[in-house]
Amino acid sequence: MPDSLRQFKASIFQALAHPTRIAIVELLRDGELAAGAIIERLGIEQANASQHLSVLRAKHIVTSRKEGNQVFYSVRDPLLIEVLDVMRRYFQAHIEEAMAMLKEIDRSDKGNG
Amino acid sequence: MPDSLRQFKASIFQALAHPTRIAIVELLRDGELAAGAIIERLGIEQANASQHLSVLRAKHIVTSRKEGNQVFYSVRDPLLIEVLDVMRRYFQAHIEEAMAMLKEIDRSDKGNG
DNA sequence: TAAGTATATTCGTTGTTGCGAATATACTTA
DNA sequence: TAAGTATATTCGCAACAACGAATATACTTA
Repeated sequence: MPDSLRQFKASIFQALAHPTRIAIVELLRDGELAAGAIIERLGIEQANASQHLSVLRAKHIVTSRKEGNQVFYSVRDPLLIEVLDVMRRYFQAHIEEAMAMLKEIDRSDKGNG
Repeated sequence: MPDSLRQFKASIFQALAHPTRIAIVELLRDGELAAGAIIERLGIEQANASQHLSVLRAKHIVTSRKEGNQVFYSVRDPLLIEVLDVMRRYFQAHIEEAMAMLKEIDRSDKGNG
């Protein structure tokens, strides 16, 4: 496999490698939503949401459609939803470890805080 | 979906978000390999390989088995191979854009170098 | 035990990412 | 045109990731 393809895959994973961006993709799973709705549902800063959307747009993971004042986002290709679904199965298969890992993450959060 | 699950998914994507680590997982696709063999096939620094393997181990993406002097690595769960396969289909479906993105990556590499 | 081989870890540097605050842009309605 | 609403971009900073050089650990063989 050419390195360029690996680079491409890596860049997509990179784009998905953030809880907020995963949350966005999953919010959009059942159809488009305006940026404002995403912000409201996730309860995050406007600028922050916009930055994450910008990352997803740059990788063509989402597409946007402007309507008047608003910008509606949707997931471009259901294959990515499929990726997330496989990940969910992965999670379920290893739920115990996952729990342990999460505890670990949590602990180091507190440790540094 | 709880945020903890998203955090877990994100951490797995993060671990896969590097061309070298993708290369390692794909090398291991057909069975285990010693660290030395991975290094040789990828032509990278020993320390660098070891660091990447360490990331994959930490997320339980690979398991290792010590035999004498050597450490053999293998992919723990074929579901992750499946994820990479879906990504390949994704790549094929959007090959033109992917090419454009790769050119972009290449251009900015040169621009900064 | 000493030298050799395979692998892992630590260290310092450099580049990247994520955040909120501030600001900019684009559209709408008065 | 001015004020208002929705979204995007820029900036400065703190945290993190990646690299190679150096070093450490673990095993093997002489």
